[in-house]
Amino acid sequence: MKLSSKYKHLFEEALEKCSLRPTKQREHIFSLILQKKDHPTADEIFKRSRASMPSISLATVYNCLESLVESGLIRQVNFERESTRYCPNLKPHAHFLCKKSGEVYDIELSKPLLDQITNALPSEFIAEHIEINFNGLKN
Amino acid sequence: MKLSSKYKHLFEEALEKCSLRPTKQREHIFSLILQKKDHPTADEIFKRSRASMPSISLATVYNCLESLVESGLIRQVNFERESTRYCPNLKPHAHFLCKKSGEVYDIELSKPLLDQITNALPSEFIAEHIEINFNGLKN
DNA sequence: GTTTTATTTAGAATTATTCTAAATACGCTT
DNA sequence: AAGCGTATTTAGAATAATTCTAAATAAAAC
Repeated sequence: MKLSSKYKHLFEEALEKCSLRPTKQREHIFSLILQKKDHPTADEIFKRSRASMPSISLATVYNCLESLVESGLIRQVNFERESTRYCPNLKPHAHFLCKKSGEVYDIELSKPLLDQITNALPSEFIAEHIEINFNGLKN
Repeated sequence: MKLSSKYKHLFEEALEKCSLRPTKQREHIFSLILQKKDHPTADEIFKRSRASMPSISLATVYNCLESLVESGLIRQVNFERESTRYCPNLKPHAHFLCKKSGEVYDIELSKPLLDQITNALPSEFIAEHIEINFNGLKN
């Protein structure tokens, strides 16, 4: 579970910008999320982490995920009342949750479409963040 | 807390379609949500309900809200990890959560724009539901 | 009206997440 | 490299929102 030097730099700089320290645990969790490009919950990440870092605690997993989100290295995905999931894809995109399999898929959105969506907001609204979530069935 | 005859019909038919019974509690909660067109949480609805129906329980509020959502009379709105909110506006629209005031606003979306968003899905995805949530600041 | 079935109710249980306070690690200064 | 201040980790307790359970009640069908 080590970051390639490319991601190592990204990792250190992103944390630096938020005055957060590049700890073993944060790196470990970041590398786990990058490795398997799915949308794990905190608890899944906790379980995966323990394989290679048995001493890590669940609270640390939550703390690290929070730091990684804050520094922009990963993003959160929320579906209804389910556990928060985490996503390493930083390109703007939407998510699709398949009701049958429970799996989450990234849905690419073109820049012009995203701009159109943001422009649907009346001018008194300043958006910091958009979340677009579909759910249904995938064949 | 009574429904106008127009809504009373809507209410009864919508529940009927799902083989759900039009109970006092369901009607009461539906009327409360229609009355004050905001985006209350289950707990807020519970508090409001007790003013005119002191015997209602929180579990019933949850049950009724579930039935009303199921029958399509109201919809759910989820922002990050916050409590689920409920919305009486059934026209397709997005939501905006103001970070400062905590208030939620309906954002109208044109039909063509919504179609474009749905069309962004590759054909193997069959969407049942889209949720579009902004957050940021409102002046 | 009686029976069947759905709903309500209060309280307990569950789940995801956050908090707390002590122990440890980081990174800077010397 | 030793010491120091601050950030982070840790385990476990605490919290918040929601769901579950089982008995009591209400609605609909007969």
